[in-house]
Amino acid sequence: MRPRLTDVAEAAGVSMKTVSNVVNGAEHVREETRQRVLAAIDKLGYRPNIAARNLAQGRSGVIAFAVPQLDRPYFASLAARMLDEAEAFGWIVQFHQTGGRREAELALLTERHPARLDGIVMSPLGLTAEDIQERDPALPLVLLGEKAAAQLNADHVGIDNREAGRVATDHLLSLGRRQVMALAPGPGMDDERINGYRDALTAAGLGVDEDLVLPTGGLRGQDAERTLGDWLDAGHPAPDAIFTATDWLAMGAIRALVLRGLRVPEDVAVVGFDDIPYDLATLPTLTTVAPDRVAIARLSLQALRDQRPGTEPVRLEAPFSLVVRESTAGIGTSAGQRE
Amino acid sequence: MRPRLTDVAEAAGVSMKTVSNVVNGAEHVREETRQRVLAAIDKLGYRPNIAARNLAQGRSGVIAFAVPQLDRPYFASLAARMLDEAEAFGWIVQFHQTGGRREAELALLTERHPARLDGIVMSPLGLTAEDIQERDPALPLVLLGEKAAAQLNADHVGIDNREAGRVATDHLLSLGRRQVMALAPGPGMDDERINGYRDALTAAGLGVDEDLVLPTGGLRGQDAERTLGDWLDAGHPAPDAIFTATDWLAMGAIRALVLRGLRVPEDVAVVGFDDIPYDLATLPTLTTVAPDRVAIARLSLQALRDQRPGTEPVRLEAPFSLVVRESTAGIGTSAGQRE
DNA sequence: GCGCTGCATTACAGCGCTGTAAATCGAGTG
DNA sequence: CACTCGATTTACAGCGCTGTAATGCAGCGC
Repeated sequence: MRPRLTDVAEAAGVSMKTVSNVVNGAEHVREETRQRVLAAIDKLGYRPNIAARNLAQGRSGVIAFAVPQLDRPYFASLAARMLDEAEAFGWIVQFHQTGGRREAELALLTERHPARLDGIVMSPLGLTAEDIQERDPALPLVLLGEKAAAQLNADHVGIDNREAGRVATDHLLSLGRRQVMALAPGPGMDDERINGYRDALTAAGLGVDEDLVLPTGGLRGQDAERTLGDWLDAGHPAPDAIFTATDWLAMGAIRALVLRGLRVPEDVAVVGFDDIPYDLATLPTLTTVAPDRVAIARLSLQALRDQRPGTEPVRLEAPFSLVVRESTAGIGTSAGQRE
Repeated sequence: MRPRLTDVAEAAGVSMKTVSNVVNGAEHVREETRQRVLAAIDKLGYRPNIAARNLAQGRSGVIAFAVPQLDRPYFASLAARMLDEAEAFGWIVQFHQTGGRREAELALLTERHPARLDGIVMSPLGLTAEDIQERDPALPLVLLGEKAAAQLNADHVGIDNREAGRVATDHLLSLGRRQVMALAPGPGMDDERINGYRDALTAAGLGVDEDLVLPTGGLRGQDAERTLGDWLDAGHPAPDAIFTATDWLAMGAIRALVLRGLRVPEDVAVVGFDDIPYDLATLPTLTTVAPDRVAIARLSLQALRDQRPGTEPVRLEAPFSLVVRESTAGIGTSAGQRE
C-alpha cells in the first residue's frame, strides 16, 4: 500500500495538515518541523495522490490540447513540446483531434467530455467568433494559429507570420532571385504570411505581381503540385524562386518543378514554412521558417494558467528563425541541418 | 454548480447508490426505476466526476503511452490512433517521450511520476529483460515493437515483421527485379524484417547474397544515404531494387540513388516500411508496408485492460498491408494514394 | 500578571463517488 | 397467513487530500 499523508504525519509526529503544508510549500512552517516532515516523506517514499488532490480542489489536473490532426508533422512536433512544458506546470495533457471540424472544436469548448478540464489549448480551423463568445467563461482557453489570431477574440499565442513571410522572401531576394512566386492555400488562409511576402518585394522596390500569388485551394502537397503544374503547363515562364505558406506546399511545388525538368534550387529556389520534421531525407532538403515551438508551448501554458474570466484577452508572440537548407543553398550543403 | 449524484437521486426519488448503479450499468435495477433515473440524469445534465470516481476506485483513469519521440511520424500517427481507441476504454492517455533511453523507459515503469497510472503502453528501445522482471507487477504493461517482441517477456502487440518483409520483397521480385538489396539499421534492429527479405529470395530460388544486406548503423535518412552512397561510390554495380527496414532509410536511399543519376523506380525500385504520413509530397512517393495502426492501438488497450498479475504474457498480432506507390509503380501512377 | 498579537499547528468537514452490508419488497410456498 | 428467498434498494463508511476555523503558544507592553 502506498503511504498516505496520515502515514507521513504519524511518522513525523505532526498533523496531516502540516505535512500537506510542507508538500505544498505553504508558509508558516517552522524550519525544524519542515525538515522532520521531509525526512519522513523521504523515508516512506510518499507521493501525493493526484486524484484526491484534484477532488479536494475541484480541479482535474488535465488540460486539453486540440489540433486538427495529431499525425500532421507540424502538430505532432508541437504536441511533443507541449508535453515537455506541461510537466513543469503539473498538468497532464489530453490530446484531441478535431479534424478541423467546427462541431468537434465546439464540442470541446462546451464540455461534452466527462472529465472536467482545467483548460484548453486549441489550434482552431472551423470555430467562429460567436462560438468563442458563447463558451463557458470558467473554462480557460488559449488559441493558436493564424486564423484564431485574425478573427477570434480570445487569448492567443503565435509567431509574427507577416514578419516571418517577409524574412523568408528576403532570403530569396538576397540570393539574387527576382521572379518570386507565392503559393498559399487561398484567401483567408495564411494571408499574413503572404502579406509578409508582399512587404519584402515592396521594400526591395520590386513591386508585387499578384499574378504570381497562386491559391492552391488546399493545403496538401498535391494541391500545390497541381496548381503550379497547371500554371507551368499553361506556358507561363517559370519563376526563379517560390515562397510557400507551408512545407507541404513547398514539397508539392518541388515535385511539380522537378517533374518538368527544372532544378531546385539552381533554376528555382524554394522556401517553405513550419519546419516539419521529415529529417534530412527529402531531396532537396527544405529551407523553411521554423517557429519556436518550445516558446509557443510555454507561452500557451502560462496564458492558460494566468487566465481570469472577464479580463481582456492577451496576445503573446513567440520567436521564429529561418533555417537554410538545400532548396535554397544548393544540394549537398550542410547548412541548417537539424540537431 | 454541476449536478452531483445526490442531486440526481433527489430528483428521481431514489438513493444515490441506485443512480450510481444505473450510471455504471449494474444489474438488478428495475426497468421502471432505471427510466426514472435516466430521465433525471437527462434533465439535470448530469456527468460523472472522474476524479471522484477514480478516488473511490483507487484508479487514476490515466494510462501512459511512451515512445522514443512523439514527433517521429510513425509514432505520431500511432499516437493519434491510440487516442481514438482509448476513448472507448474510458482512458485518458498521457504521452511520454523516452528518447529511447533506458533510464527514461525504466523511470516510467518504476513510477517516478506523481500520478498513479492504470497502465503503460510502451515502444521500448533500451529496456532490458531484467528491467521487465523487476518492474511493479501491479502496473499493467504492454510493449510494442520488434525489439520487445524478440527479447522481452511481457504482453506484446505487433505485426508479423518477417511476413511483412517477405511480402515487400516479393513485390519487388514480381516486378522482375533480381538484384534486390536490403538496408537495415544493423544487427539486432529490424532483423525479422530482413529475415522476411531472405525468405522471399530463398522461396524464389534466388539465394541470399549477404553482401547485399547493408547495415546503415543508424535509423536516420542520412545513415542510409551515406551507407548506400559509399557502397555505390566504391564501384559496386547498382542493384535493381532495394528493400529498406524503414521509410526513413528508403528516403535516404533514394537521395543517394538520385544524386548519382539513377532513376527511381526505372533503374532501382524501392520499398520502405512503416507508411509514415508524409502525404504524397515526396518525389517519388514511397511504396511501403503499412501496419494497421488502429488494430495495434486497439489490441494494446485490450491487452492492458485484461492483464492480470502472475499470468503468462500474451502476444497479439495486428494485420498489415502493402501500399504500392511511385517508388515501385512508376512516377505519376496514382495507385495506393492516401485517402 | 494580564490581555493581545501573530506565527505555527491542528481538528474537522467535506470534495463526489463506489463497495459492502444491511434493509426492504414481493412473489411463491406450505 | 407466516415464512423463505431472490430481487431491488438503501445507508454509510471511506478513498486521500485541502480549505477553514480554531487552538496553542511565545513574546510584548503596560
